[in-house]
Amino acid sequence: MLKELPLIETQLEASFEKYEKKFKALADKKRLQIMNILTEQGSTCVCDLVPIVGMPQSKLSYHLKILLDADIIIKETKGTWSYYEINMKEVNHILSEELCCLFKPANS
Amino acid sequence: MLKELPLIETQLEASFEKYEKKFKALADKKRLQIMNILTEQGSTCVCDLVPIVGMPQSKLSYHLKILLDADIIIKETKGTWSYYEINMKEVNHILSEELCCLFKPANS
DNA sequence: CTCTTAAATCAATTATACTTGATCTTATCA
DNA sequence: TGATAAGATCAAGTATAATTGATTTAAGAG
Repeated sequence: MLKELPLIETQLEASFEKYEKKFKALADKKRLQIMNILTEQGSTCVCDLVPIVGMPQSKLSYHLKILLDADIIIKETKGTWSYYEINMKEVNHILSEELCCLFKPANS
Repeated sequence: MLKELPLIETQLEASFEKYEKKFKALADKKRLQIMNILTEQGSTCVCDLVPIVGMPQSKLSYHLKILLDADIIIKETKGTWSYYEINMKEVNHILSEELCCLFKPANS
């Protein structure tokens, strides 16, 4: 029989797991670079992203999926193109204003 | 000869590396639990932390070091005891107010 | 239907990170 | 000085994550 935790503890555990996933997604400089580019460029398709970030397409897809699964970016498919953009609402919920600035162009 | 990047790019790269390290430190539910306990209890020594977090001492030391190296917690040694506490200033610089609440007791 | 292009997925490799138990270091106290 | 207790570190094993190149899927265009 499993030990039952008080509600407050199970809620906390669930929060920790949720944020673990989000922080894992953020814990990679290449993904931070992708986020920075998406914030500067707005919605961008993968084929345009490849030359900008300078990584092979399969690698980029891999990192985009991690950000997408963590709800940090949003995907919109148009025909054979996939457009990705920052999920600003979510990012603002997680990061400080100071840090959100990292993902905004200097002149904004 | 190395390609020279514009200053703005090298600065961004440096930022990405800095935050990669901090997010990596945050990207683990056990470390989030440790942070939560430290925030609730305030400065706490390792020997008191062991039974609370329920992990072997060497494992706890390992995770505390990762948080310490990322400047997310602060260490103070008193004799043979090591007291750790949250570096609230740093945490507030990184995380949203909403998220900082995760690390505060419900009644504060 | 066939060809092309965009993008996702797969399998195999490589690289990091975490866990474990033992050992080492240092401070305190008898 | 010798014993003890706190906590850091180490080495070996295990588990995850990232990289790579090839393959697959699906949407046009002709």
